[in-house]
Amino acid sequence: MRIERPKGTRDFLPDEMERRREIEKVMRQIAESYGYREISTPTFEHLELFTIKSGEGIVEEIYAFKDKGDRDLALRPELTAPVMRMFVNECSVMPRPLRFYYFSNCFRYENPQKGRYREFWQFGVELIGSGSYLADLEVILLAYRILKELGINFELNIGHVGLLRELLKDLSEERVRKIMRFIDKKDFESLERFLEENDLMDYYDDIKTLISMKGRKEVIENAREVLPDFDFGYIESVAMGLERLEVDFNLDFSIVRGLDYYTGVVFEIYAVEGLGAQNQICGGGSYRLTHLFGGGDVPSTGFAIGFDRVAEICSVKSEKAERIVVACTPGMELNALRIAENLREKGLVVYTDVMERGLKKQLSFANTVNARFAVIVAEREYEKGVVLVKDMESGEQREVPKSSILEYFGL
RNA sequence: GCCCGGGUAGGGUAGCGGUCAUCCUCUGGGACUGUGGAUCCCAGGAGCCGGGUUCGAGUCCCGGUCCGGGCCCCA
Repeated sequence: MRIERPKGTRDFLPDEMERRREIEKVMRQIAESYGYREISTPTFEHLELFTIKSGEGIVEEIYAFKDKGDRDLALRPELTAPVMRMFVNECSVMPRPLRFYYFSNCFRYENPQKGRYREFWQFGVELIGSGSYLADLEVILLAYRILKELGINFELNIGHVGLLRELLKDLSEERVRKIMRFIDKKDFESLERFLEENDLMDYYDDIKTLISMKGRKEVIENAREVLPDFDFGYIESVAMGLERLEVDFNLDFSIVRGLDYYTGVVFEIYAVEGLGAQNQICGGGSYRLTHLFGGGDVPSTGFAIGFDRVAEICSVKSEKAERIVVACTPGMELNALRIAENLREKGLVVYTDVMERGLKKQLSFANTVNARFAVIVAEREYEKGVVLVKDMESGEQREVPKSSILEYFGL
């Protein structure tokens, strides 16, 4: 009986893994160049960690289960909450700011689509401890640099949830949340209906004005007219900083990121082509979560990149190491192995025959693995102290003394 | 949870009610036993699962499942 992969999961073959590792390497290197260091948290956590900020509703969308001790656990659906939990548990007295990055698989019980899987990978960073605009600037810049380096065609949109919160400050938290939800979904009909039903149409024009603003710094001036008392200094500083750093972006005050815990600048990055409906490849912003997990009120900023989506549209290709096949005639296997070992020690990728096949088949195999050279350890020549080195591209073959094989390969 | 389209060897395909199946690729072996990529030969391997219609089903119908796409959702 044949066992299939569970729905929404994937197998990665060597070619694809090489590509993914290559992309991962770029992300790591850039994050590290900004001083971020890798962390790792458990694959599963107490379910409560994820319901505490998002409500019981999300249990439907995550892999939740009871263990044999009757504990409620869940496979992590994201990393921000676990990282904050870790911070509160063991890093709260470390010198700030803290710069962490992670690359981990996450799990969500959702219907798979293009760029959406039940097991997927996120690469993200958290910059913990700063409430300055400089933190937002750094994090946005980092996300931007990574995607640029990977050659992705994308759009960066930046908003600030403070604006809408200021505009709606006299409404109940419940109503604010609902309105934000509609805005996040860009469901303006429902928004209008909701405002009408709740006798809140006074807000309609201002909301509409705010969320339809898109562009560079100048939209801040327009927003000021709607919210004369709001302090735009912060978002203005971020926008100016990004312009100075030559980061392309749009301000878009309709970005509210659905989540209640975002407090300031929020941003989303969309792929311009190649991903269909699931084209968001990165999301982030400033938030305050630590108090929910028993810590103090620590401002943080972070983002998460949808690794699989990026991998799907990213064109980097892996550089393959040069391969060598050491083939031999019958009886020469162990001599061939010793030669192979010497080459491997010097860092070459060396294949030897484990099928006890004839020389012909061994060379044929060298061909299928795309070997650059074949070293032929043949009995008659070996007795004379030489082996044969064949260039698999030109077909040229020459005798090389056993003792100088390494030199022959420039090692 | 919902809607649409799919599912034939490892990969890509043909047949679309009637001798359990086409071709390509692939894998293994071979064409004087010490030499690759060409050619040729041989071998291997398949109609997602379950039910129904029918004398007879990859081929029609229903359910499930998985894939793709779109909703919902997206912490």
